[in-house]
Amino acid sequence: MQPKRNVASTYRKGAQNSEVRQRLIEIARQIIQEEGCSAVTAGRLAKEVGLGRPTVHYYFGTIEELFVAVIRHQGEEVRAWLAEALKTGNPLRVIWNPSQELAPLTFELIAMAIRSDAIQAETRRYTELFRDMLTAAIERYLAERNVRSNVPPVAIGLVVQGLSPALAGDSACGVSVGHKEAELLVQGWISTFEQSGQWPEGEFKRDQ
Amino acid sequence: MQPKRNVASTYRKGAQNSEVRQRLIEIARQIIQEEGCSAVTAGRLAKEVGLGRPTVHYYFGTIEELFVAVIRHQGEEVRAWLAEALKTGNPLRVIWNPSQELAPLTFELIAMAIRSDAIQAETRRYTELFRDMLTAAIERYLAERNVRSNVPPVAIGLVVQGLSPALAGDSACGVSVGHKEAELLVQGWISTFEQSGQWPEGEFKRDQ
DNA sequence: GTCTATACTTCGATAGAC
DNA sequence: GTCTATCGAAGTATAGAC
Repeated sequence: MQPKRNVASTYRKGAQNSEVRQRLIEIARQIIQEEGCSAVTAGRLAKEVGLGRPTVHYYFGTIEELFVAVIRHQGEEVRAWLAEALKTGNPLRVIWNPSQELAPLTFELIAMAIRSDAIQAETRRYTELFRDMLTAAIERYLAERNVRSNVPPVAIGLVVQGLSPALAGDSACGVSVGHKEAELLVQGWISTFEQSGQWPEGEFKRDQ
Repeated sequence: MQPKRNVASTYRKGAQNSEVRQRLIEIARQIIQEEGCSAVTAGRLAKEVGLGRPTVHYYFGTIEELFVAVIRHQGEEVRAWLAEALKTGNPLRVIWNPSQELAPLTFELIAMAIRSDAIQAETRRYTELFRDMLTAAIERYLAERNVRSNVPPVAIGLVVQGLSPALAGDSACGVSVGHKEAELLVQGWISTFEQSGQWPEGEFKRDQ
């Protein structure tokens, strides 16, 4: 599928703040989400934006650079949303969102990040940033209530932050066995956490 | 990246039990694991196996069919291993394996399963099978000890089965923040489960 | 900043000989 | 069961005109 993978040309490059550049990034993200990253090609993007194929290379050099730009774009968007969402209330309710809406994009990016150093570096930056933001929010939440958690906040955050996409990916693959039960379980943990600041206390409600 | 996607030819097809067919499946799995599914092309496979490119199409028709065959192959291998591993001891210890060894293959397959109906159908079959096997093993484990769990076994299994690849994917992307803490947390749950059959009781050991 | 033109490679898939 | 030959199309990327 890789016809020829030349080294990035440093011949010339479009401005970072170009409007076309921004549009290309947005379109690329949408294609990744809806059709997967292998559908992101210079030709497709050019057609979508109504310009010539070489224009894409003019702005990004290689397709991989475009992917990095997409991750940065997406990352900054999530960062802004997260910073706002974590300001008040229980941070775990903010993170716990096993909807499959963003699962396609998420899993495509992870798969790419596992293979490409450049993409991994960018993904990693944001993953660590979001984890730190969440951990700090949990610590703040506990401090405001004068509670010392029995479990390190980072572990609490990671469990919720990890289970959320796990269930979402499952759903996106058409699997739903045990989801209702698992969601009730996590909901129970979160409720308990809200009441006592402890984790987990398993206030799990059987039958609905 | 998709030159032309013809419908599967029904012209002729190689035998299911052919040796070449098996080798192609093995090689394809390895390429997916090491370089991702976009590196799986008829040309690459043919070179690897020392035959002509059309041979691949002779056996599988389309590349997608090859992917389905890879999933079936991998699925049967895991099924056999799992059936053996779940025979004795704590099933959760069998499932809990946040090593990043198989993360590349796992995430590639999930990403593909989200988009392709044929691949999704095959992936789903095995995902549900493994979940059922695990649930049954947990129920058996509890029954042998005459314990009734406070949480449905399927929820316990799903949490452990979900967190395992979540952490593995994280590691494969170079992220390790909070992993030690989260792993200790899960280990604590599993230990508690072994002692009381209840879940979770959070016997979490702080500081190593 | 964007285009045309072009070079070169690879792809998936089929037909039909051997 | 495997091959050669071939079709048609798409891919990345560059050079240089405008």
